[in-house]
Amino acid sequence: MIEIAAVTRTRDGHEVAQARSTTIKDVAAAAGVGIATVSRVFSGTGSVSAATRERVLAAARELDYRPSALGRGLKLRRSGGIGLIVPDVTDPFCAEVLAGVLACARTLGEHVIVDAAHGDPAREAEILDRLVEQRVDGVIALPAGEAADWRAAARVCSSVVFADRVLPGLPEIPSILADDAGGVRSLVEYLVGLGHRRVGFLGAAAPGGSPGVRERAFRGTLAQLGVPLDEDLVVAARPARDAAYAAAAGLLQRRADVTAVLAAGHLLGEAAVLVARELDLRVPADVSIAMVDDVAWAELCDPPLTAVARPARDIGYRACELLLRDRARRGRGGPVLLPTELVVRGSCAALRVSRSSGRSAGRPSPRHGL
Amino acid sequence: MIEIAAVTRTRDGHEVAQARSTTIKDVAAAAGVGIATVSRVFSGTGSVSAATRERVLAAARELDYRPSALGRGLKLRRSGGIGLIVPDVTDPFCAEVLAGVLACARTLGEHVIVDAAHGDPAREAEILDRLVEQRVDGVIALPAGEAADWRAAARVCSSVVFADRVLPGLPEIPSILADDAGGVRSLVEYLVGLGHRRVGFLGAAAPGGSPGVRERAFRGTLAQLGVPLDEDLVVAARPARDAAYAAAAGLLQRRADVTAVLAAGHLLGEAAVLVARELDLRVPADVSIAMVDDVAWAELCDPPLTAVARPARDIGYRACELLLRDRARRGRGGPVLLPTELVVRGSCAALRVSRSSGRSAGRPSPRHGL
DNA sequence: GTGAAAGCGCTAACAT
DNA sequence: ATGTTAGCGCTTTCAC
Repeated sequence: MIEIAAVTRTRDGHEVAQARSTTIKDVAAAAGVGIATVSRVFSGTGSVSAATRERVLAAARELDYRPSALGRGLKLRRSGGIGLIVPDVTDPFCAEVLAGVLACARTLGEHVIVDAAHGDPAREAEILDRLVEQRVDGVIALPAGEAADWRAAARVCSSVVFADRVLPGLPEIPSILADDAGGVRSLVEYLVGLGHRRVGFLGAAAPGGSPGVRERAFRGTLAQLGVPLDEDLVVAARPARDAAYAAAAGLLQRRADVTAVLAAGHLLGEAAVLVARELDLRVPADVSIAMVDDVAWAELCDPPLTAVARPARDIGYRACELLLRDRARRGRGGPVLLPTELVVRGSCAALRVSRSSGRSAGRPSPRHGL
Repeated sequence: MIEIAAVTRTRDGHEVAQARSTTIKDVAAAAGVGIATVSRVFSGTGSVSAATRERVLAAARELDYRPSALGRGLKLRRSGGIGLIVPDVTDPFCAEVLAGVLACARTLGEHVIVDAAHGDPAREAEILDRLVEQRVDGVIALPAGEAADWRAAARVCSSVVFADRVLPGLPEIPSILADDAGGVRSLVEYLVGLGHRRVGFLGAAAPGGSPGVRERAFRGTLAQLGVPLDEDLVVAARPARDAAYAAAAGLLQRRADVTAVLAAGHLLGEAAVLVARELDLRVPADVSIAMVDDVAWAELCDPPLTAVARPARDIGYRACELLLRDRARRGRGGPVLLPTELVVRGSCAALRVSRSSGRSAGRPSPRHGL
């Protein structure tokens, strides 16, 4: 039942009925009990006789009563929800993390406030601020920048868990990560095993400008395998489509002698595929391409792309679990590393000593035609 | 400043410091003013002298004060957030809608609670319930089912706007839709214009089993163009990868004579591409493929897929706008239709009378080899 | 087992 | 311009 508390007339002469939603008080009155009893029934605390419980439930149903999370939250000083900050919800990896968080939050009865920072530290801080105002029970983030903000946040209010990536200088914040180094290593080993020696690396430019785990793993594995590395085979791009494309084009045009490209992310992989097509390079006959992140289109590509699958959904799920369930265990033993998996498809071929299309192993011949 | 209110020892002997966060009261005391003044400073209501405002702000900064949305929400009887219910956050279309909603909500200072119903009406109702408990200012949904739940929700609490799709029998709920009928029509006209006469239709099975806008548009346009339609060229699949694949395989194997496939969604398009590859059908030489929804991989495909782009982000943005900004204008004039755009790429070819690979125009020859 | 009462942190009259 | 006060809807002692 809806009770009309007031009918106000707005400026444009439109009538608006303001329905006061039924409260615990109404239910108590209707059931002939005290409000405490109603509270006990709905919050599951304390004990109520089966008879009264039934009466209360009936009254509540009759009045269409919904307990207000606002009232409860104020009393309990927590909202019953968590916050998730990602760079971009339309990124398939982020979306998968979100799905994992949602799945876990659901089992724990929490809701999830999501927002996208788009790599902007200021925006990220803003979102974080708002989440604190909302008194979320915790926040999960794929952080973009500004360790200071996060340090403050972790101190002042709720708990924080990083997912997929960490910020330098914040070891006290627990994190769930994919074993990116392992993933890149397996990719490099695979390519080198196929005979490739001049492998281009398309990496993401870290905010700080430091190499990043993936690049370090690339260099490290190559060194370990005794493959010398030309410095200009390593390229870093901002995490945006245009930048990725530019980086891929630059690499493949400048170094016509690369026989394989390792893209350290799906955006970079996409760029590599597009550029190769534009330059009329056959994959894998002319260049082999492999990437980190086994997104949906990897299989739709022609040829399907070899990739390292990172457990995005698990990352989200476990981050949420860590945040809400294992509060005690948190922070012990450093970041949690989840394994990756090499998915071999058709985009990488064994290197033959001499190949067609003029891409001989000798000196680089600059390419044109983009 | 953080004040330690209590130090409790948990069962596992772990000490936990409970910091009582600073409230409006603390700030008032520190600034030597009444709490109402502090409230006025932070809520922007009423008037405060510049001097006191400064004092308050300074005190707040000193104490690291964050206004509690819980307290404010209780008083205002609204949370300052909205809910978004999608079938699946990892679906690129849904993700894009979400991005649009986030963008708009941000400009209006609202946060967004997201959840995925996975096409399950019961789950959807559950989520809706929770959102009502949270006292969200409104709900945007890509609804799955159960008109009754939605009718109740729209009545009892906050306002509802449907996005991308509607539920039969709920004309009173405003909606923002893509012009799917127009999109399908342009696709059919394009294919028929290329000379195709036996066009297969891969559609989504509607919950109710009714044809759906896309299928009706398909049939209608064909009829309008005077192209007869074999009933078994029209296939409906549940919105899941396996079902889509099965449907596509069934269609292409059963009807070796189809010269073009219109996939009414990106999942179905994906299935068509995969099945065509599995059956060794060259695209577009043997079959032309076109789909609704211009997702990212359409361009990465080889050949790139012709598709109808639907303005997912706009849909989200405008749904949010309609929900929060244009409350008054809402519901007038029925659903808002946003235009689609045909993006022609390389996956459809003009039909020649006789083609290679034994796919003659004559009687269907059952295919094998999946 | 149940009720009365005291807040949780905030805003909005209403006074001054 | 600013302080006082009364709740918003709920949980939780504390009596009974």
